[in-house]
Amino acid sequence: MNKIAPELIAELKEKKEPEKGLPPLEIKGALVMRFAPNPNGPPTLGSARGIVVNSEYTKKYNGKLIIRFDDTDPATKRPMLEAYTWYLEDCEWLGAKPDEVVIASDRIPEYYEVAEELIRRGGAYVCFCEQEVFKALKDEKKACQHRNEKPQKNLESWKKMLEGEYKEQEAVLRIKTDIAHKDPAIRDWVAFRIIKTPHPRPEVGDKYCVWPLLDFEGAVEDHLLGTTLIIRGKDLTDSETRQRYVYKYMGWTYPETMHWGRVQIHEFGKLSTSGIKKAIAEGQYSGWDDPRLPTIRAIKRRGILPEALRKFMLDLGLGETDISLSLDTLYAENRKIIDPVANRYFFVWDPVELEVEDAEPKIAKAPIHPTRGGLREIPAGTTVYITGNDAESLKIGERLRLKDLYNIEVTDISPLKVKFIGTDMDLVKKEKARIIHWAPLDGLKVRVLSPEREFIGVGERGMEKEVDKVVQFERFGFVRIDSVNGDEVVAYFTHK
RNA sequence: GCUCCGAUAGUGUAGCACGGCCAAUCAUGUCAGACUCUCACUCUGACGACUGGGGUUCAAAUCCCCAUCGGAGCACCA
Repeated sequence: MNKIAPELIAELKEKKEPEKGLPPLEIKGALVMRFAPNPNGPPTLGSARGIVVNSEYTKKYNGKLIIRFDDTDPATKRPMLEAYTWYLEDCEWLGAKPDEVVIASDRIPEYYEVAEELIRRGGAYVCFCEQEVFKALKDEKKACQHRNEKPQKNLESWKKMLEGEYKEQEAVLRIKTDIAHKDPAIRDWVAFRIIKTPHPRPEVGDKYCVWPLLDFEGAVEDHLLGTTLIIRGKDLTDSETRQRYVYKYMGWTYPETMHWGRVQIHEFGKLSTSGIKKAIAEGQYSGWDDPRLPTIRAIKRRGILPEALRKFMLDLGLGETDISLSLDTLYAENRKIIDPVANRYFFVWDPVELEVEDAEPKIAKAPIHPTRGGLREIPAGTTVYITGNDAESLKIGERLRLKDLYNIEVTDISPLKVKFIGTDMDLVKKEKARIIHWAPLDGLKVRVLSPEREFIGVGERGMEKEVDKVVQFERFGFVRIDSVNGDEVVAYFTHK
């Protein structure tokens, strides 16, 4: 078929492809998209969705991808200096290298300019109300006394704000919307507030004491960057209505928008960046790449490949429903990529020594990979290690095979005694005997870190050459060899 | 309380804009079997869903209304 009509096969494939993944876009002009995280921690699986979806669309439609750091809160969600780099690294790892990098805290003067223009046009005013007072008025659809101040007066107050004459909480700049808007979330929102905590970036430091809030910063940036399509979480749906007021005052065109629902992952539950930060400081996690964490760094360290993560994220599509998923699907994607290339090794956890009566030392020859061919050699003495749970399951009289080595029969269980009974595969073929794996006495010390527990045991030699590669420990699962120190190997569990 | 949004198998998703071809797609999962010197991979088969109720229509997963459930916003967080 392939030979006779290759174009038919190509056609078949093409027809099936659009079914999956992201919905097609109707693009009018050039496509400019941005991914806008707050670098107050490293990117997580949640961020990955944003990174992947934005990059996929810009790739597909030949658009431009921008990463914009929305780091305009030096206090409550204080940015983390390392995280800026981590985001760039992880984006690149995910195959989403941005065409442009923008840092909001570098562009404060431009936001000030827009603010000033808005005040002049009567679209913004400085409000001195206490929070509770304003909220009470707002809930009643009533304007406060500052709302009708003349632009000139507002400009003066604004200048004073910038010069640091007011304390935190004393004044804010509000965008004038519709104080009687049926949705209370829209009524005269805050665009700038006073924060006297210096920004963590040394380039910025204490240069500014008036900081924009996300809705304002994002509104201005999306215009300055020429963003044509915004995809963001549905928690930000109201942002659009709010931001449109700014666009209307300034005469700008608002980008197209799309939203997706909240993603929750069973295995991780509800972990917030700030919560993780605290737990790491307390020593509950070894760091941001602890295998129990939903960060991209952790996923990477565990041996999940970027291609698998991309596919996983793209297959979610763009629904507004909140979804709660399990990592099984991600693991299945990853396994498809890894299984054909991962070399096989023996690793025995919770090891138990097994002395084989009547056995002769032998060099076992086992395939490096079940289909790819090639053999590895494992020298076995008359005593080997087997895993604790295999040892416990043995019964007197049971005949079984040590994989790629020889057959044994259990003669006693306490203490455990076995004897050599030959090398013939017929035992397995005819008697359907079990096959268990083993490790040599002089093997490597291996530690496997998994989200559930830490496995300590012995592994065959050879795996020490696979640093940074994903291999399969037979009858255990896939792992990524993380580091080797002399005769000690540390591996991270990938998945079954 | 006010305002938005959503609802397809265990999970995720396609189909819904233009009703019929939907006894509903694909993936994952679970179970069974085949293959295999791994409990991996591969292959075969089975399981499993249109939230409920009304309405419109010859015909509704698809359109309308109500109910229920779920989520989000109403911050000087992002």
